[in-house]
Amino acid sequence: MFDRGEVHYKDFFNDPTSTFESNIAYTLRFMIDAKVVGMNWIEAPAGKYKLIDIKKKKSRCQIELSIRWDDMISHAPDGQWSRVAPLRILSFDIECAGRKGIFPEAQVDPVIQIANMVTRQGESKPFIRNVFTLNTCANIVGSQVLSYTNEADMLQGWREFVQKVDPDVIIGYNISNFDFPYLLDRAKALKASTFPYLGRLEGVKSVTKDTHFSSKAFGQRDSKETALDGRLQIDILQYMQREHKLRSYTLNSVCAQFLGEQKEDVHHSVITDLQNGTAESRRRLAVYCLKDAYLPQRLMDKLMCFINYIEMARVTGVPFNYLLSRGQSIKVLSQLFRKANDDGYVIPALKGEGSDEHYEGATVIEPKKGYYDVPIATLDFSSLYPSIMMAHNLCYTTLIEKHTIDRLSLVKDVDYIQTPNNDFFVTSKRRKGLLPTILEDLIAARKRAKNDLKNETDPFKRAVLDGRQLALKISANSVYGFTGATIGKLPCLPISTSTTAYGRQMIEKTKREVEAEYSRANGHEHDAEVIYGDTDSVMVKFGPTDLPAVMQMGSQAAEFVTGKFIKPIKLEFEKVYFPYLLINKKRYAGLYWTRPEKYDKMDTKGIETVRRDNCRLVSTVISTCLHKLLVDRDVKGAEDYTKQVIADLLQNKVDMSQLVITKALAKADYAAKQAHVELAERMRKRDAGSAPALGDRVAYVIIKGAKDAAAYERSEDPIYVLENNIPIDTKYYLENQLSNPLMRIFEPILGDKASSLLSGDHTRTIQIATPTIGGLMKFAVKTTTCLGCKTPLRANNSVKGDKSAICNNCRPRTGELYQKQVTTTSELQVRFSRLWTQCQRCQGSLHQDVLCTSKDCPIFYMRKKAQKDVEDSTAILERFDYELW
DNA sequence: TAATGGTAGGGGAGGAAAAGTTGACCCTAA
DNA sequence: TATTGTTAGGGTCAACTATTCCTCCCCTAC
Repeated sequence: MFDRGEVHYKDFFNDPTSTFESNIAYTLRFMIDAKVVGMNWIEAPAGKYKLIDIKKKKSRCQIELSIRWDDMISHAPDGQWSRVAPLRILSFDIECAGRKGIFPEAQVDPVIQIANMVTRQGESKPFIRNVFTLNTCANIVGSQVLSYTNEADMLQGWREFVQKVDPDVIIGYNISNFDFPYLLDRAKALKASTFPYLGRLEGVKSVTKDTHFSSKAFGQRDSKETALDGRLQIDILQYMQREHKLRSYTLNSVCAQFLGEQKEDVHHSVITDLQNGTAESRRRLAVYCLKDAYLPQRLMDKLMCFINYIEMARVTGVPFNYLLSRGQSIKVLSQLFRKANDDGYVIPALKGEGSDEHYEGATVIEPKKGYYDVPIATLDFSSLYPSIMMAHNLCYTTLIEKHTIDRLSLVKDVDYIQTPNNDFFVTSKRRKGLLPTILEDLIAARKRAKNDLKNETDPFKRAVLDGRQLALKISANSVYGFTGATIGKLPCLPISTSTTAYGRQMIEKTKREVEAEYSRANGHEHDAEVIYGDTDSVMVKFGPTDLPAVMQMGSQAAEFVTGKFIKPIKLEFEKVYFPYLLINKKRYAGLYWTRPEKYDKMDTKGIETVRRDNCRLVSTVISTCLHKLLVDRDVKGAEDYTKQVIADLLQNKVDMSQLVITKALAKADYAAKQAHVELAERMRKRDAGSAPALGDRVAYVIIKGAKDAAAYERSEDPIYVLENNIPIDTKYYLENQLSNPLMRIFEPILGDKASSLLSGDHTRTIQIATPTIGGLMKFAVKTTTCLGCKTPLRANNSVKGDKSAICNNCRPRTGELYQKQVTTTSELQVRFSRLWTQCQRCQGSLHQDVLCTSKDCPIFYMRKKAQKDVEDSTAILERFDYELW
């Protein structure tokens, strides 16, 4: 009955009985009843509480008191109560000494360093920076070094540090799935039994639980959870995965993206060597570790993760930790419960089974594809679904059945309405629905927040307000999805299907009205044409070629059409695309103008530049071409650029980081064979610990292989390719990655001429050594050829067979060829040392070896390749040693 | 190793290659 | 075991299917 934090009154009854409000967790139930929302202020009024005697305290809190639940005052987070407390935030990172080629395992591999940064919320710099190290470590300016000779003592020392600092929030990168579980497992392996008490409750052990999260929107993910009573946790990795769509989620890549800087990425196998070195090499490691502890804090500050989540918790009313651990629907449910209880409703405990059937969604108007060199106005309904629900009073509480209408002899369009989906809802005259009220409140609150934002000058308060308006917008938009979630706590398909049905009608009507009003028949110079539209927007070609005229017509049309709909439905003129390249449904690009003087930006939707499942080369090429075509209006330039890129690609001049493709490992069991899935499996066999897990993005390149081998047989880990010098299948990148996207953007502009882009002289390439992996080639002996004439070198035509440099025929040219090789080699060496220095700068020292192996850094690939080139070139040079001069 | 009828062309079998079709999958638009 | 916002739609790849093309071989006419 009281299992898992929910009360199931159902157990009181023998028969299946429907109950109300019984399927809700204690925490949330309490918060709703006490009108407490996540992260708000609570006042214990003088005289209403009792301080707990210091000897009887159950927690490590400074103040412990008891109070009746209805004596405490919960302050709504407005005005002075919207401030954020100066909470202490601990950001930390650990390093482990793994074995070569194996990901660290807590049973075997020690924790060697733990770096910590402690910051007060609202301050810009940490007030504590320290690092716990196993074995000695040379001094680090600005940071305290705490060295231990025994690992268990170090862990114990860290635990005491945590209890002393007593952080309210603990953050880090991947701490949930790695650092916390590893520390706890390691302590167990070392039998450090006093270690796992990291929370604020006395005597409550911190344990790691395995959790699984799966939703259609976020995908599936296995993760771990270590509850620390009284301390919030934000794993910045999890935050990033939820809130930002990125190609890669490594700390390095995320920092490059948001902080504009790279960090050293030291491979876990190198860490052990540094640990086993000197106090100086351990200092090196500690500096690295400290940086990794600081970066999550900086990311959090820069992206305002904490503030935005605080506001989200306040707006939706859920506990803070739900935001990272639970889905979207709990937030809507929390708001619904609160509003329902205020208005005297109780909510039935339903259990949606979910169904395989999809209901009909929005209309996408068949696009009139092509390149438009005239301004195209865009009209959109603002918050379409919320405004439909408000306009037509769609709610759980207003839905009625036919027989009720008959029984009460209700009058259509006065007492009730019939939706295009043939559901019935009473009008707001009869009863105002809960959902419309919630939506109105959310939208009004957002308007207030935006207004306050305009008048606020304090940057900190501005951040809070901005976070709030964002949270309110997201909340309003998720109400519709909640009603349509058949596997949810309160599905109601009549609401969602009626909403989409109204939406479909509205976009059709908008198209009709605009085309009818702006026509020659109606005295206009041109017939307006709706060339595309999706869900809540129409793209209109009004006809005129000058921007201000089209903008004028756009805003007029928006006002005109708005007048034809019920309040608060509003069609807005937002922008003009000029020029506009319409490729397909959900795929277009154009210059985005909101004022006639200057375009705001280049906007691309759905095409390769905004997708994460192709390689960077494709997205940069397409984006550069679009820029040349739309902004510079330089078709020739775009063609030349494309040809140059193709030529570079085929000659292996394109850097490998540009060719890495990433795809999410979205599920555990795949029916079809796919490149990223097969590679993940192969990597798991090489080293299970470091292989991609469920939900991770797998990075791969396509390598050369047998002629008819499928792509999934030729996918490989970029690092592995680099280390083993495996040739890349550039032809695949041309034919399977570049060609179609290029054709799609060039064809509407060039017509049939477009195909010449892919077949000109620039595609002719020098044949580069064929692959050596697999097949018969594995057994073939690679022959060396003469540097002068490429003749295979054998004992009978040269001085020293395949160890020589040239054949006897080319002997007269020895000097010239040698000189050429010397030049090449030294050029390559210069290039390599430039890259090397660049990496040294990045790691912050010009006197130390470069350790970085960041898969996300283009310099890393270039450096590795340059290194290989130097080695190869030197090897060739050495062949001259055998030559007779 | 020795002995042998040649050429042209139709037609079918068998297999390879090219061309559609379908479904799984990923990701994005709204 | 409890939990998981929606549908529409483009595009890629693998796997399958039906079609076309090519080659080989047999046979016959001459």
